[in-house]
Amino acid sequence: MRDEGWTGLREIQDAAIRSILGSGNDVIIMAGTASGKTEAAFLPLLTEAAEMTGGGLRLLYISPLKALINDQFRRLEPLCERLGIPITRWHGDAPQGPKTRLLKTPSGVALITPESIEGLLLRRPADAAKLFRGLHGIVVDELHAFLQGPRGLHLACLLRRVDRITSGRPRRVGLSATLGDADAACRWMNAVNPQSVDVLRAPQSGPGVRLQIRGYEEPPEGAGIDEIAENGASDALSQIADHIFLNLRGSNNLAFAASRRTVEALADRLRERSERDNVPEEFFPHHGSLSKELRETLETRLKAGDQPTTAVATTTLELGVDLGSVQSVAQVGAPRSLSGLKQRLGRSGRRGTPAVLRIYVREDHLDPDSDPLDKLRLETVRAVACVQLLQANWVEPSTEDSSLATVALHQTLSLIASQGGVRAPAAHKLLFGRDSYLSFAPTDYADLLRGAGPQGSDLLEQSPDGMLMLGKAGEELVQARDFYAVFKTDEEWRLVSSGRTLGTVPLTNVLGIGSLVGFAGRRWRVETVDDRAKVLDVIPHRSGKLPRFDRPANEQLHDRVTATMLEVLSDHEVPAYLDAGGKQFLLQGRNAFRELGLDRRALIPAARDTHVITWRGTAVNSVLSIVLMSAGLEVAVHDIGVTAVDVTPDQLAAVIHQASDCPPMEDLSDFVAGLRTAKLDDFVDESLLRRMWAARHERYRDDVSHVLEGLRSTTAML
DNA sequence: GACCTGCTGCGGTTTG
Repeated sequence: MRDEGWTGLREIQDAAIRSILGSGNDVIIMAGTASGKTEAAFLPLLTEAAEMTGGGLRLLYISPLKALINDQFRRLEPLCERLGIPITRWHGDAPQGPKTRLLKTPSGVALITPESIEGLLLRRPADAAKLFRGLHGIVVDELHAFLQGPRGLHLACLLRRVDRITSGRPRRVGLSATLGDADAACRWMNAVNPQSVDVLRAPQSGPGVRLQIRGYEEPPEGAGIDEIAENGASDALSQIADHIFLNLRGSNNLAFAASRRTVEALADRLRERSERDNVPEEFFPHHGSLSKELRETLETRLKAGDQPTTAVATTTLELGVDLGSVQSVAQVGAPRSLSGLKQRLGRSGRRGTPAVLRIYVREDHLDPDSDPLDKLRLETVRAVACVQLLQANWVEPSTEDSSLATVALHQTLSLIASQGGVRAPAAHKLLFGRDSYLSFAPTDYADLLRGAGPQGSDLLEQSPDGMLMLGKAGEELVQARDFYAVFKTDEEWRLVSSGRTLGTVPLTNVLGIGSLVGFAGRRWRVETVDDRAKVLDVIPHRSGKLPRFDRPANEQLHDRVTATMLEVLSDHEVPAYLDAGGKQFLLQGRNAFRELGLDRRALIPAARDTHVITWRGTAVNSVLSIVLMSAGLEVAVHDIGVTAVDVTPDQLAAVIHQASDCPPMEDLSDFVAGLRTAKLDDFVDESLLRRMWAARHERYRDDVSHVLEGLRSTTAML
């Protein structure tokens, strides 16, 4: 290691070496960027591997990104070479020659993606068996990326299938910068005995975070280009761009925004500004629609560190290759989750100096008839709430994923294809046995298989002796190149009104008949939902123009974030980290909170609608919206509650007083539409999907009952 | 109205 200029082992590396060499336990190593956690895992694992006799692949390193595999390959290759251990990259773009050689004589280390493991198990089971037989350890990088979403369920299944090939269960080592929910991570690593997992945390490095929240107000609505030019005013994003230009230019930084559109708009304003001042360009956009070449050029430039560079990015830069030393992180728009915020902060790895975080908040211009939700200055309030939760070191726990049925079906198809056939009880035991991370009741599994059989979506057939086989549709599905990944790529829903196609929208959340969606500057009421054809039949809604509060749906808010927002509004202290604009927004929000009487009222009239303010997170609000829809109302969900359309508070109070507690989720699930959101859900029995939705949401039933009870007690006084 | 992630095997030809 001295060759790399290291003087000694860092604390986390010392701990990892002792933990890995000292016991056979699974290990999680939590440490920030550039902390040397890859080496911390590999040094002891390679030491053990070097001592093993006979051939065979010893270590499998799994990454969610191809780019990360290439990066780690460059770092590990010299180390492996010195130890005389071969190392092979294995992903779709990796060179074929070394892969072929590895299959011929398996040895050393392989760096691979989950999808490529799937490819091996599915298409070349004999090669896979030969490759994995002597496996000694499995390293999962960016572990937190696998703790939510279908890909984590998928990888958990793949590792069980690999374990079945090997003689002993290979030891697992997980690497992660931030793990909000360490318990969930331990369960994922080792479902049989999660408490046996050694969790190693690097000591909190550096002197903490220096942060600021800056507030910017949009010009009055309807202020056209002329007026803006006349008053010398500009929109909030331009002012934010100016501040970023003046303060971030000359160093390396990361600026995050929630949408590709905002990223492009901000990068464009920064480019304009650089041209105007006749200075070299150093602000560049980075998001999923940009070519790999453009993105890589930017990443390389950041890492090289010889030209000042600021990347303006979506979540693309949250994961992945080491970006080198970064002076500050800018966040345009208040954060929505602490896990995201921490992830972004963690990307600014700079030893010895405090991390710098600037949160830029935009609020609308207010006039007397502004919507009450706008008057509350919720962006600013959410930014303050997130900073408080950051200081309290809280992170969202992971939630149950809605793609379990899809993953179960996917893995069943893969098992059948790789083995030529499988019996249902054996498949169930392999995928959902007592020691599996995934659980699926045998009766539900039977329904899943039946729904995919000849009477259902026709993917599966059963031979007379009970063996499950692929049907024709199943063969086609498994043959497709698209099969390897279990996650769905963006799908557009067609919005149709009276037979006329209005356009397409990407839609990820479930909704119900009576949901209101905004499109092309108007509001539309959902009449029917065709899950399979992906068509939403809508009619123009009476309320016509889009109200200001109808913001695009976004990452879900957790209960604790909205509860903290309520605390921030009820409080009197003004945090010093707010700039003048931010302070003003916070005071305005608190004034509105008092004037609206939100400390004792929850139903707030807004034009012809009524806002129900619950101060609960997205999950509770969506269930509440379904309860109200099932009572015949038209409802939209917003960040701190729901909005019932075209009813007065009195009318709404009457409905709420008639409603008893929250109905059983089983009953409510009848009113949920658009349930088929995961990749293979089109092939899953609908009543099973409803039951699974109900089971997943059962935990919110008491919360919704509680909200309804609260509403009844506050409206009784009207 | 958000965002992100990955991908075969074979037969033919060309190249070192």
